[in-house]
Amino acid sequence: MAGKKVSLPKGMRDFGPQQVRKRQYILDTIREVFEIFGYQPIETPVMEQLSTLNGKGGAESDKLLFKVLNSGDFLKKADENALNEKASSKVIAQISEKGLRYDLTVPLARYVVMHQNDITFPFKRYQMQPVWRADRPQKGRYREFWQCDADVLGSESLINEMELIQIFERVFKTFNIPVKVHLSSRKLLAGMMELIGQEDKMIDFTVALDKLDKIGVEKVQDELRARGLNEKAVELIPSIAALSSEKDVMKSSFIAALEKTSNGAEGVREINTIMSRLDFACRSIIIIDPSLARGLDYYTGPIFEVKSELFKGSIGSGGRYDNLTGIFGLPNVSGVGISFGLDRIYDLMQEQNLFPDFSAASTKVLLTYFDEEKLPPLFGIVSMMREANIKAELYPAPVKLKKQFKYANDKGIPYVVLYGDEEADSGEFTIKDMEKGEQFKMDFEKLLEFLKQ
RNA sequence: GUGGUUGUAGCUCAGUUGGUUAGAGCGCCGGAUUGUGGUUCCGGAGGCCGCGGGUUCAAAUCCCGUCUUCCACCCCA
Repeated sequence: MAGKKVSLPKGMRDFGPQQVRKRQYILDTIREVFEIFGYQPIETPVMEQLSTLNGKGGAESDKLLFKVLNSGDFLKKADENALNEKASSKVIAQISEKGLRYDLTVPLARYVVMHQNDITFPFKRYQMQPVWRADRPQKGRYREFWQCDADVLGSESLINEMELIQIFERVFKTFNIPVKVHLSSRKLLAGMMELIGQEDKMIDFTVALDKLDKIGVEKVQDELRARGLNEKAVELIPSIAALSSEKDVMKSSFIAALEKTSNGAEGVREINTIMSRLDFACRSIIIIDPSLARGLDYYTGPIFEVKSELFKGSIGSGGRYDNLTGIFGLPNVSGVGISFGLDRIYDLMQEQNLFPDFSAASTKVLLTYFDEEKLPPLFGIVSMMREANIKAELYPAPVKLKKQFKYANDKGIPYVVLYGDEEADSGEFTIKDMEKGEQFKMDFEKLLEFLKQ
């Protein structure tokens, strides 16, 4: 038995049959909703040029990138000095020119730029594929995980934002997952920067502000000071924190103050427009949350994040980006998109027991194999069952019935049909209901009829 | 990337201050049942104690390294 030691790379996982069924259920549900809203599927390769992946994001996202070595004798082409100095980043540039995608948005931008002449705008596409990040794994953070994205490119209309929120609402309602969609706008943040007069510190402000619900007002203030933000910024934090108990955030004095800035006014208009267009079901799951600060640095307008009280961490997110294709040479294409985190939704549903019963998805009937004489009729029988769209399988060897029954039992097959000497003589099949433990005899016509139900 | 944590049978885990032959439950295989699973009873197989080094008369146990797991950061979806 002593098999060779096999293992998986850090953060990579296998999925067994039951897990795949559940994952496919999530994917199917999301896909169906995307399709209903008029999005069309695309797929892109797992690898992109590093130059594409580095198009956005700086040194930080570079750390998360899985790089792929060049083919051939790649070290020959590397600079000797760089090698001797062990200057990793210099060497990498010379021995690796492609990497695994770490999200689906950058590949989308690349796709749109490359196929701009074939695309009719607005371009509504969805994409459900794995992405990879060289992060240190922990709960809800995997090195290989799936994103389910829907994006609209080439339309500035806020109707798109509205529809994407409707998609969130519909998908999570189908899953019976109670969620809140946190809504804000990057422009609100820009407005705050105007208020404090430190427009250049937006990233630092954002990173610290994002931790508000986690570490509290004072620690955020400490971090702001450490990051070089002024006292005006520090004083903003308590009023932002107070918004969470506000019954109508948009009517708060904080928003009124923001509205006096040019960016802030624009952000307020965006949010009010989106809210005014949403029906009650969608409005009721929205939390206007100006402390919502996370998001990639390419977001420029409305931003969303989906959270559930049943799960730590977000299970969906999205936002508008005005110039994502600009870095690849196609300016003035505004886009907005959302993303579902398949793996986190899976974890949540698994923990909360929200998956439906998939037992009907497996084989419905197992035909036992007694001896070779019965094989020709058995082939015919199993074929006719399959013709009738009954999920049927024939046990592939004439082993002990005990073993064949155990196979059916372990696999959750609800019916076992026996065709041995007795049945061949009488012309009636024996069928056993595995759940009830009862068995009956019936002719083939009745058997088919019975199994079709 | 930083700090911590975990690893013993297929799985979940015991294993005393270092001390003979490393255990349990579940699962697996066989039999009771040569045409019947799931329940019951009886029997059996299965271990480089993550890997490498060190300390010791002696290491699953102590030390170092490494890989892996999970957690908290950093950051991020």
